Amino acid sequence: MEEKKDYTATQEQLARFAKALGHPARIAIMHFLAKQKTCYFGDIHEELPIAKATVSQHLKELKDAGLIQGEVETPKVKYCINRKNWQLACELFKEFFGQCICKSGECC
Amino acid sequence: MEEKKDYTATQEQLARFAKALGHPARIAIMHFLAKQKTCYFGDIHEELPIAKATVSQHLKELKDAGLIQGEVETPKVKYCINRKNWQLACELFKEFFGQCICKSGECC
DNA sequence: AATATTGTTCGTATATTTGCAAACAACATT
DNA sequence: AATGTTGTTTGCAAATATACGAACAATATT
Repeated sequence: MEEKKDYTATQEQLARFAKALGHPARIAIMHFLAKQKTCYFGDIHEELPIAKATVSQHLKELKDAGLIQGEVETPKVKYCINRKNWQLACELFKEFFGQCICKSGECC
Repeated sequence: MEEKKDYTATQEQLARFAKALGHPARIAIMHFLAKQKTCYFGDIHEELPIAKATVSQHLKELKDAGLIQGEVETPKVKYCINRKNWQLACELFKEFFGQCICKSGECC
């Protein structure tokens, strides 16, 4: 009977970030947010070819993954990147891609 | 009536890669493959806490996304990273994370 | 020709994702 | 108190994703 390793916390975290980024609308949102300090829901909605309910849903997923944060400024809602986790994601992906022996030309 | 932009090809490609990486098993597979030139299905299966049918399925998704490639060496199957697309993914993610004004400390 | 080895594919079950319209919530304005 | 503005939440439908065992395919060995 083999020993079946579980996934590491880092693998789980990386997968979580990747999953959150696994939709063009969410990539577009992050892309848009990355370019500015903050912006409102309406601005984001205008950028996307989908209904506001769907935009709200995608924002919720990004928020749940920790990549963005929202703040109510009645009657609007202001969104921005969660800097700390963005940094973390950046580092995790960098490390992930950096580990390949491709770097030394030995890959495949 | 607002103009609803479609997603760019880069956003679609990035989302596709991210989606493929959006599961801990697939992160683990890439992690494992990145450490060696090549390896067989059985080696990958041993590393994971899931049934072989499921491993095969995850490998297919990574292959469809272009991140890995497989080659039959009867009776085994040899997998390795698709170097060209790995490079592409690496660059796209690097650019994606590099664009944030976080860099200049203005974020949020 | 029966058996063993290595993976893939099929069939199935369950859960999650995606998308929208309609209803709702909170507040400001009329 | 009715209306308008800005987003969220709900309810629903369709499509995907995840996981497994069983059946299968291809070849090698007995």
